[in-house]
Amino acid sequence: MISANRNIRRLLRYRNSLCKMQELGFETVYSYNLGRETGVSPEQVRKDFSQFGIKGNKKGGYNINELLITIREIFRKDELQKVIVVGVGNIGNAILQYKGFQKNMIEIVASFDIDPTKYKKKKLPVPVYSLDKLPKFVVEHKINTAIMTVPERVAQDVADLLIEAGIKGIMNFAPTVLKVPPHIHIVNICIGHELESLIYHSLQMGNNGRGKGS
Amino acid sequence: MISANRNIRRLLRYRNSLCKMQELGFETVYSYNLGRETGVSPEQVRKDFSQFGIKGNKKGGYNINELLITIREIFRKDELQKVIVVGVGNIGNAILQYKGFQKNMIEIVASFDIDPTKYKKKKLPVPVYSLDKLPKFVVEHKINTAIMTVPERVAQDVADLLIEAGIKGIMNFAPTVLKVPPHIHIVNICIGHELESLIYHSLQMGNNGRGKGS
DNA sequence: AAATTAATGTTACACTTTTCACAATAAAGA
DNA sequence: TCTTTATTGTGAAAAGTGTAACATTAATTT
Ligand SMILES: NC(=O)c1ccc[n+]([C@@H]2O[C@H](COP(=O)([O-])OP(=O)(O)OC[C@H]3O[C@@H](n4cnc5c(N)ncnc54)[C@H](O)[C@@H]3O)[C@@H](O)[C@H]2O)c1
Ligand SMILES: NC(=O)c1ccc[n+]([C@@H]2O[C@H](COP(=O)([O-])OP(=O)(O)OC[C@H]3O[C@@H](n4cnc5c(N)ncnc54)[C@H](O)[C@@H]3O)[C@@H](O)[C@H]2O)c1
Repeated sequence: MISANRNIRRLLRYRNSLCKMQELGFETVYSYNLGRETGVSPEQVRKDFSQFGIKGNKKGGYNINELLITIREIFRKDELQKVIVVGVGNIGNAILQYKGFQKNMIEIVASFDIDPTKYKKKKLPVPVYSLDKLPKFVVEHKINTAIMTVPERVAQDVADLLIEAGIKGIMNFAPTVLKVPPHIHIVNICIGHELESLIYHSLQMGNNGRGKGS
Repeated sequence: MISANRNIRRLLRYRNSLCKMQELGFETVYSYNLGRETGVSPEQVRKDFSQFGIKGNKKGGYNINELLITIREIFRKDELQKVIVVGVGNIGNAILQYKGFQKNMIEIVASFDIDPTKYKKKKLPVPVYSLDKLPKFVVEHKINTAIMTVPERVAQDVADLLIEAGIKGIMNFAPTVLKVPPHIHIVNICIGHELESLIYHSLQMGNNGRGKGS
């Protein structure tokens, strides 16, 4: 069985590049092409493909179309994947407005907020419901995944609510480590921490533009 | 010298928890407290502190106040760190509205966009300038770091422009691997990929709630 | 048809990160 | 004061991840 975490992310990067290449009319790609485009070593590219059972041709490289089909199969892109957003504030809004998910068979089907003033928002592509509609909605629409963009203070409570409702995966934007049962998947998007980490590393090497070259 | 990447992220997580503990009136913390709160093993906590030269007391644990001071020193929080945002769309807007950065000595001082209709936005806490004001602004205000929230299509060009202007670190929200010189730091925030990865992992284990326990 | 070539596929190695085990030690208790 | 105890601090083992070397093979050339 496939180990799968870093490779999964890389696979998604490959897919992006492969789509662009396909749009440009290319039919095949070599591991070093794809590596260059995605910042990955050619060996790693081959190894990743090998791990997912993707075969290339000994001299002609990989067929882009086949690659894309296989990658889509790996990600179960045969069926639309439904997601909800909880917390329609700054980030929640931004995500609801974003059109890019559909391309990858992901659809945000509803959003939820505790603040009644949000329910009437007409500019949004999906309705905003009150929180107490959430459990029924999740069950009826068989939702597995939620994007959680609520204030830090309530993040754990909202997560508990989501899990109670049957959600299996949560994308959490609050800078909190959620305590959840082991079968629940969490992805933390910590914009603040990423930014601080970036600033730290930039400061580390000063302004003289001499990073560890190698 | 400190190696520093994973540890840096964990340090930021520790800081979050430590702040909360301090607000609650605690004065000391044990590695296993902090570990529990941040989802890190106690050994890892101790090792991280040890690596950054932080000492605890053989029975009494660590002093929270000292810890916080040291962590702030590591991140050079003596001076305000100035950041710009490029691309005032959905995400750019959300970030500009966010009040949480100041607490950690980060200030977004200006934003830039190619679309003139954005320049008059009055609801924003910082001005939106035209792109051609960027190079001068970056030099005059000694900006090192930029948050880049522009469409994928233009991401590489905008990154080139930023680097040309003297930016050393870029937080990139476009799902593209930027090609940059080795002394430039990039953090990619790939919301789409994170979401797909989350869905993948949730699907992998089916709906029966039996993750690899251990 | 044989040799060469240009790629893939894989095995072994190196590095990084985490976990484990336990030594060290300061505080608390006897 | 001596012993116990609870916790830190760290060196060694293990696991995970990426790199490098090379064996393999199908196409191309001679
Ligand atoms: N905006 C940013 O740039 C940014 C940066 C870093 C981190 N974050 C984090 O992302 C999260 C969201 O940030 P934001 O700026 O969008 O916040 P926001 O305050 O704009 O939005 C939060 C939304 O959640 C809703 N809400 C509050 N309590 C709720 C509950 N119990 N159930 C459901 N909805 C509830 C609010 O009504 C509001 O609409 C926060 O945790 C924040 O720390 C945001
Ligand atoms: N919104 C989301 O939830 C989301 C999710 C995943 C990825 N992303 C990525 O984040 C990025 C931003 O997304 P968004 O939804 O905010 O997009 P958006 O279209 O709302 O905003 C982009 C902004 O960039 C500006 N812009 C365009 N070209 C520019 C240039 N050359 N220089 C400066 N500014 C320029 C536009 O005028 C616009 O204001 C995109 O790359 C997108 O793929 C967004």
